[in-house]
Amino acid sequence: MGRPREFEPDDALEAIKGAFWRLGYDGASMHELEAATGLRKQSLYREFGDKRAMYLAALDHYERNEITRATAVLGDKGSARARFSRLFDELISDRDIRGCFLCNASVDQAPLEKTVENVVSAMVKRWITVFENALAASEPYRSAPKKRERKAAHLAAAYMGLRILIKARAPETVLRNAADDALATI
Amino acid sequence: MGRPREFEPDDALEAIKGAFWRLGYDGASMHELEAATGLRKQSLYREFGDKRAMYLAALDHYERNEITRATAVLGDKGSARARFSRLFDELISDRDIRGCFLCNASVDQAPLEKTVENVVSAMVKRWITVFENALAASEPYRSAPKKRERKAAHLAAAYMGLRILIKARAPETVLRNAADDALATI
DNA sequence: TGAATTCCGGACTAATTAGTCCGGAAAGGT
DNA sequence: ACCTTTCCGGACTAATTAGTCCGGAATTCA
Repeated sequence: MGRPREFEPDDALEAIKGAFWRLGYDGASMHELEAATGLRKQSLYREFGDKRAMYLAALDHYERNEITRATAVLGDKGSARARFSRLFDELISDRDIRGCFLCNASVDQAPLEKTVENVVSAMVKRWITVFENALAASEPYRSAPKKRERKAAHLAAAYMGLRILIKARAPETVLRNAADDALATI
Repeated sequence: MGRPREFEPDDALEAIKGAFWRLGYDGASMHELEAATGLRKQSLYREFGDKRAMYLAALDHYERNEITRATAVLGDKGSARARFSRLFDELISDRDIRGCFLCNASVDQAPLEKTVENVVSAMVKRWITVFENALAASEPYRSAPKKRERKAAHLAAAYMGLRILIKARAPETVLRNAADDALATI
């Protein structure tokens, strides 16, 4: 009963995520979040709690989104190298200046908030697992767990580094070189 | 003439850099900077201008410091792989939770301040040049500029990624694996 | 001694911020 | 009709922030 909500919570969360992703926690004021969502702050507070809860919800939304996307790309047919190539190529052609929201959070809020620190740490571990699973679909990584772990860690570092380089506006040739040379080792 | 300054500007800058590095631009309030330096804000303002100037000075100080450190480590004798091994090993054994100040700045302030964005972008380019020069001291990279550029970009991405992983508290085995597998490709 | 500068401590401004509260209107269900 | 909830707009609080200013003491040089 009562008047029904007039917005889709997931749309709002998507918009909130966008604002935090682009501007960081402090950079995205409540005023900005209102503008991004098109909602009044009371609606936001009623829906999500306080600003910190919005940030954590945004982080969670990001992870779910990003992991399903990456899993899809990495799960296609083809050699391990071909599949990771698709992931890295997408990264470079998108050139998303917002960077990796997860990395941003580790810089932005993790040092100031224990909760965020733990969430970020757990997300990174899961992210590496996604890479391991993707490698495990092809030989020689399927039957060589040591090799698989090593390569997954290496690719994770390269991936994060690439996103930082993109954010720092490194020249495109640098991005291509970094991706190609890392991919060639798969 | 007049009463002489009672602090060493470089010591103050070092302390300021530490605060920004650890806490970010917004996280490090002027109050915090006073505590970190042991100076009153008037002394800080007189010496550096405003807070933004302090941040830029800190970034500059970081780059000079970091580049000379890295150049020293990478400039020692030995194969290219041995020299980069020292750099990466140092990284992992230090496990500096503050991460890479340059990367932090690209997340923290670059999206909000054009000046910082440009500074960060220029610094990253110089950083990659340092890696290229280090490679150029050994074969086959001395006589193969293409290979050199590729590997330098790759190592820069791996280096930045490693620092992110450290900041995100990835397990030590992940760090070791990422470093080892990247280094093995040199 | 006098001029110039720094240091200290605190008062002060002006702006921004997260978060709360209120009152009235609108939109449901019963 | 009645109750409940949401929406809107704006007022409001309380805290924090960067940055300025003042007054008095200290320290140098000329």
